[in-house]
Amino acid sequence: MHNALPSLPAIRAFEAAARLLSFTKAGSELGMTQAAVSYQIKLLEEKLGFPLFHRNARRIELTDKGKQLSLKVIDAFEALREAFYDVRNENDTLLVVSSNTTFALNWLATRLVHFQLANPDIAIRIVPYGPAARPEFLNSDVSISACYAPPKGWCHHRLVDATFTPMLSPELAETIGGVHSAEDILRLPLIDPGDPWWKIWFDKAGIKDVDLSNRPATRMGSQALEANRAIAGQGAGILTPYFCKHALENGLLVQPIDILASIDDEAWYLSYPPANKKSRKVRLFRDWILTELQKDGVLAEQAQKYNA
Amino acid sequence: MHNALPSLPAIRAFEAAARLLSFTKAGSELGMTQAAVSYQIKLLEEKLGFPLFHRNARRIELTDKGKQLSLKVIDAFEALREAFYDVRNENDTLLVVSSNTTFALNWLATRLVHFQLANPDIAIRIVPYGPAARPEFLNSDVSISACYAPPKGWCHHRLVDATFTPMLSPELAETIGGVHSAEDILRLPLIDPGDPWWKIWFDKAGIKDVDLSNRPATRMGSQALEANRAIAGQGAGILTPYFCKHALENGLLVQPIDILASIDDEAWYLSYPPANKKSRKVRLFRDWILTELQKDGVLAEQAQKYNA
DNA sequence: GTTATGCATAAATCTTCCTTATGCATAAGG
DNA sequence: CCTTATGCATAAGGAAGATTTATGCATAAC
Repeated sequence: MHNALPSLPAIRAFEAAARLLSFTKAGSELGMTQAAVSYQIKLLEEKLGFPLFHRNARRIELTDKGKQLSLKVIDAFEALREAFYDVRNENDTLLVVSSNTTFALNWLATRLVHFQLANPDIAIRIVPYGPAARPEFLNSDVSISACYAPPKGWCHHRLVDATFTPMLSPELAETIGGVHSAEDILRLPLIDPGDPWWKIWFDKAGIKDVDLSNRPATRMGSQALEANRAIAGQGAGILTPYFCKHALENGLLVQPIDILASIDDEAWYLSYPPANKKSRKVRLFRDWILTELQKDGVLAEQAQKYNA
Repeated sequence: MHNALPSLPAIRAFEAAARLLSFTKAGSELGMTQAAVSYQIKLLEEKLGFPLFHRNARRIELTDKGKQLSLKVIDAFEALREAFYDVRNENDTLLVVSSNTTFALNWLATRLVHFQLANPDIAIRIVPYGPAARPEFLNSDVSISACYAPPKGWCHHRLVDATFTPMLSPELAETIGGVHSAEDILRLPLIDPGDPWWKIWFDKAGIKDVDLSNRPATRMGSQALEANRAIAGQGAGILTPYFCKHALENGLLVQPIDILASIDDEAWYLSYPPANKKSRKVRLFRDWILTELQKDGVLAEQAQKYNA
């Protein structure tokens, strides 16, 4: 079919020179010297096998073929510029954050407004996702994922360590005369007995090999739901205290036992593809979220360990 | 207005990869390795600040923004390819030869058909031009110019040395009982007394400071016209024997005196801009014309001295 | 005539792009 | 289920090519 294009730097130089009808101006537009433009155009002419410009004393003009070529080439470059302009612009003003549901509901929902006030030029779209989804397929600019490490090669910040402990409504605790030990928990319904966190927590609390009916794990993606059911008194949930802060402070939930469990490397992560490292909106969002968490004193120690 | 474009090799790699949905295939289309494509696209993504492809295990797919961008970029490149394809193709099959009138009428007219038979794929357009025109403004692929050196920097071949001597019709010579000496010429009308060649020839013939009425010089551009007037018996012309060969052989003209004059560097030149050096049609035409002149034994000694 | 402008050219440098070599993950095939 | 093949990522080294600097030249402007 069509042959390969000649050298692209040469085409670019030609485009600018044809448009401006001056090698000097073309050079300055392209951020290079007049000599470089002259050289590139000479190369292109030799490649094509015919001259593109007439060299007059103090001005150049296009040859017939140069004119013919320039019309289309200038159009094509205009289209390219427009394409990149569009995609860059749209990109600068819209930040798409994919976030696992728990974090979106318990954290972003209440604080995002502060980021938006501080950065009125950036519009935000939150894409919540459950535990099954994978960040790399969400077409988002940054992603907040739960528990597991972010995709290979992505820049990531560990945000909040995934600690967990049973939580329940004070009313439910009262039904058994208060919860005073880990054993007491077992006398109550568990909201998601299949959640592996239960086993780990009971283990740490000294109750080995606790027998829990083996329902499918739903994990942190649904922690928000779990919390609501706990508040409603449907049972004890295994939850992360930081994300129940509000309910704890208002007496909707209590944390009966002072034992926190965790799993190495399980945490909430903020992550983004390396390509987004230099993106303004991404940097702003990243820095904002890290600062907020630091203020709360919950920022994971390894937060700063990311590919920068 | 619009910002500068990102690196063009990167855009090219993206275009091919987006079209073929494969870095490997893109690399092979562009004549480079898969690694190079991967690298270029990574650069582009970092420059833009967002990813263009999702990297799946064994296939890639475009992100939303990648898709959006690729549609326009592919179009723009298609336009570029078409532009170059058109201008190259048109160019390969049409050879525009600008030639000064003398050479066009006396030489090309009769022999060009041989070139065309030998190269049926090349169409020829002859643009004759008078002494006032300058080859560099004729939009021709090659130029045949008379007398003066070709434009600076152009590749050139000296074809035929500009030798000259008086010529006239046998009938006109008879009117004064035959022309036997240079002085006899002065007894006849001169077709273009202003032509400086006359002075030079008379000088060489031993007649210094000949007095010729000072009419404007018309020079070789009109040698064809001059020859015709000489054949018609209107006077003696100062002409180049090689270009009157036919008339001499048929007795339409005679060269009465055996003195040939010339001026250093005055000759017919074939020339073309350096850009055309590698053009097939230009090389074919150049080689053909040099061969033909060599067969005739009139090829100037310095013919091979050109910028190659 | 003098100056200033704009393009051409050559040499040297330096950037950038590309290749080679390798690793890694996954899909395919036995 | 294990092996093989495919496709992309990455790092280091190298080669090609682009760019700058310095200069020349021609002509238009003053």
